[in-house]
Amino acid sequence: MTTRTSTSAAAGTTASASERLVEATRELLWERGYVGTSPKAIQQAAGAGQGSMYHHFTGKPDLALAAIRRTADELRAGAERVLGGPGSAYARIEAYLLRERDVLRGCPVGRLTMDPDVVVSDELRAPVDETLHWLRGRLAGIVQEGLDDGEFEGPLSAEEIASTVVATVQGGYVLARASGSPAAFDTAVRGLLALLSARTRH
Amino acid sequence: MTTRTSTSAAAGTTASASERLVEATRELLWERGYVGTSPKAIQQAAGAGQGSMYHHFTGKPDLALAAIRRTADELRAGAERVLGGPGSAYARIEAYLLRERDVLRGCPVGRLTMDPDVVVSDELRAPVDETLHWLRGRLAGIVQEGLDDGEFEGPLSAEEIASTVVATVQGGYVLARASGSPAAFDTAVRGLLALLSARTRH
DNA sequence: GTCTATACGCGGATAGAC
DNA sequence: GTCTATCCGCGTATAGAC
Repeated sequence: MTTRTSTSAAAGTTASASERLVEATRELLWERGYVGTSPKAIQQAAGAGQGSMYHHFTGKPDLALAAIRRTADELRAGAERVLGGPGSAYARIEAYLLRERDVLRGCPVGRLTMDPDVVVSDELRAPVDETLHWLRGRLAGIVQEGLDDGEFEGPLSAEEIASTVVATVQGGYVLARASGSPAAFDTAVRGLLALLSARTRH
Repeated sequence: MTTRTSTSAAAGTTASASERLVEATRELLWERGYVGTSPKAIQQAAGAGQGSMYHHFTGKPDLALAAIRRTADELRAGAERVLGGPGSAYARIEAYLLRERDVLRGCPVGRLTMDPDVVVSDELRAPVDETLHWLRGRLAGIVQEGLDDGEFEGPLSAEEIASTVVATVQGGYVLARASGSPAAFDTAVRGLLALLSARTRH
């Protein structure tokens, strides 16, 4: 929102302090969650002082909200790039599931649902809910296309399949992080794809 | 491990202090995670003083380990009660998925994978990993039975399907907590069941 | 076994100078 | 806009008395 909105990822020197604070917060929220992230840690990561942080934001919740909103926006944009691409319904869902991911880091949005202070706050939870809700709807639309085109063999509920797809991804992260290896994520995804392709006319 | 191991759930007056501390820790870890749980909060919930806690345990990680181990054991026992029951392979998997759950509280074991201090510690992560690993193996065995009996139509990988089942459950919690309602969990589970039953000979 | 005292830095800010 | 000072309770123990 300030001059020179250079989209530099790192908390380098070219971005404004407010910008660096938001980016640092995004990173820390992803890594350690809301409860595990302190203002001091944010300031250090951003290379900003207390005064700076409290000048731009009213406090930790305010800054976290800005960070969560941006992360949510990015997630939607990234998913749309895959889901809005070319190909059959199955192909797009497969592309979404097989997309490159930083599996061991988990989902920067989904992980927030395990944060007690986030779930309890309607403001902080809202962007999380909206994002997952949007994703389910977007996938449901694609499944419905597949159903309408006769690509998928019914009876199948588009809403249900869409939720299963999102849940498998979110749960895949849990399995991967538990074992310390991305393999479990891939295994879960392949299982879902096997089940889904069995109902697909190729 | 002390006299009178009364299995009273609440941190009532009959259990030993060490027992109450473990139970209180289990509850808090479930509710707020490891990072969000302080020794002081545990002591208050357990009705025990500092001295008592540090007499029985060397510190927060030690107490958390005892709590996590017990929760992991209980989860396995509970799952086994359903999975070891009677019925076809599909019926047992369905029973596991439709089992009554405190959906909005999430999985007391899976949620720990989002705790930065837990994932980083091999000791604390081990029981989490073992539990999820056991669960996947147990389900894979059942799927394999179904495959061998011709109940499920192959080709299907038992390991993959098992991972998808566990991932859907874990991800279902994420969806439910994001929306603040258990409905999303149920929707995801129904989607998986629909996909699975389509490959089942009834 | 449990209690009380003490410690020291962090969490999460507010106030006012520059 | 940013810096430094100051605040107060919490997080996470340790020490020693009872």
